[in-house]
Amino acid sequence: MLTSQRRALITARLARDGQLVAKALADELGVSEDTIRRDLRDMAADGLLQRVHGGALPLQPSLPDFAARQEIGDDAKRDLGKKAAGLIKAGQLIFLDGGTTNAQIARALPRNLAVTIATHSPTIAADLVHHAAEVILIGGRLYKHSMVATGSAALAAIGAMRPDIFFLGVTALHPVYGLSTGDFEEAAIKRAIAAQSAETYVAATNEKFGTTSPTGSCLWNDWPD
Amino acid sequence: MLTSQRRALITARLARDGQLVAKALADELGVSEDTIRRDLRDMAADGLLQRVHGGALPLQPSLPDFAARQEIGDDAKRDLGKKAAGLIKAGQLIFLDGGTTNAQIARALPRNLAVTIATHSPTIAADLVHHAAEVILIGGRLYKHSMVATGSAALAAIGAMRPDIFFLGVTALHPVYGLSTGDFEEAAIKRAIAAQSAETYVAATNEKFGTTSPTGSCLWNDWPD
DNA sequence: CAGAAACATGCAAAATATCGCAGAGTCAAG
DNA sequence: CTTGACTCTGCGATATTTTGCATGTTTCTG
Repeated sequence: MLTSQRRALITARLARDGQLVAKALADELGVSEDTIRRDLRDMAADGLLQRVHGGALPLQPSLPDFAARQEIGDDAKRDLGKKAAGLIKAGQLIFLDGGTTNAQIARALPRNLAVTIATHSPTIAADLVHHAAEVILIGGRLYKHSMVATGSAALAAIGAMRPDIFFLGVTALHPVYGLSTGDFEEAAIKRAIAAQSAETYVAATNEKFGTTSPTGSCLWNDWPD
Repeated sequence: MLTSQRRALITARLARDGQLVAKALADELGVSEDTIRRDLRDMAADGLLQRVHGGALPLQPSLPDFAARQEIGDDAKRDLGKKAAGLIKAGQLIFLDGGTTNAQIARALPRNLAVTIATHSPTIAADLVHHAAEVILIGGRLYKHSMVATGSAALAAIGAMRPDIFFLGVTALHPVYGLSTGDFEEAAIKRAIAAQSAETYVAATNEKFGTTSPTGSCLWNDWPD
């Protein structure tokens, strides 16, 4: 990403969100905080924004529902996404399962990280438009409840790859009943991906713990972390 | 490659990508960075682009990305989408190409219509969440500029189906040069789908008429309507 | 007040830009 | 066909910009 584009993005973000956090943008763009701070300092000197501790504000504070936007993003999930994205290293082949939690991983991925992301979720693929990452879309019959491709076509495509890491999404996670998901066929897909992958991580927020999925299809009964 | 051709390509790339990195283009064309830089310097002096450190930007930052283009609800396109959706009958297998125009077709589709929609565009698949239609997602390597799956995996999946109607998206449409699209591989995919389909319709708004895609890959030189 | 986070500053490495120059190619007049 | 003017291109030397890191300082928070 070019320097001038980054500054244009800062302006756009300020107009859209009414605020900007330096560290968050640094992580998102995959540059150091110093670089963002320098941008903000220079732009403030040019009178393009108002510099504040931790980030920047637009010159004339945008009135729109700042609070509403703030609530949209689930902080816990976003933090989890950021942490999970930290496990990903350049050059790896990553498989991202569907679900909102994994969507946060995709969004938290540094934009310039050179990795290959495979996914059978069209929504996650769409979230990766702005990233440098190569995206491999797995096709198949779309199971709309979870927005993931299923069926034999998906299984065949999965069988042809060996991901380094698989980020598994679950609907429920129980100390006794293990991981479970609502749909039988979806569970089969998840098992297939895990079988191909060197490592499998489960990204789930606390609310999922101790629950079971009513029509649950058991995935595993034990897992490392 | 001739100098004027190179400069025309620079203009085209700026219009398509909204940015241009000098070193990347130098590597791609097999010329030194000096040559590209000289081009950019001269073109900036002629007011054809905005020179920035590392490359160049269009004068008026064109719609930066697909997402932004998506947002712009063009009334003409919406009407076109509605009209095209009217051609679809229950029970058919429809293939939807990528692009904003075809996204409008997806949205205009009656929610309860029992059809099967095949597409290689994750964004179009995502638009069909709330429809009753069965969705077949074609997988492959994601070509992010148009947000469509490409590559051999996509071609293989396409070869296994016989759509009743294919709604083709084009970037340019010219009475002499025919239909064209920006990317060579994308064009190959479009040809493959059309070959499998009983009927192919081109959905395009007036602005596409009489234009050619600068790095155009010709699709056909004649078409019915 | 103490620890953590954010900040400014200086510095070095890398990337990028500019300049001058020479070789290769083009083109038109002789 | 040859010659000379001209343009384009790549290379080397030098300058500028950008970036990340280390260091010390300031600001925030409990």
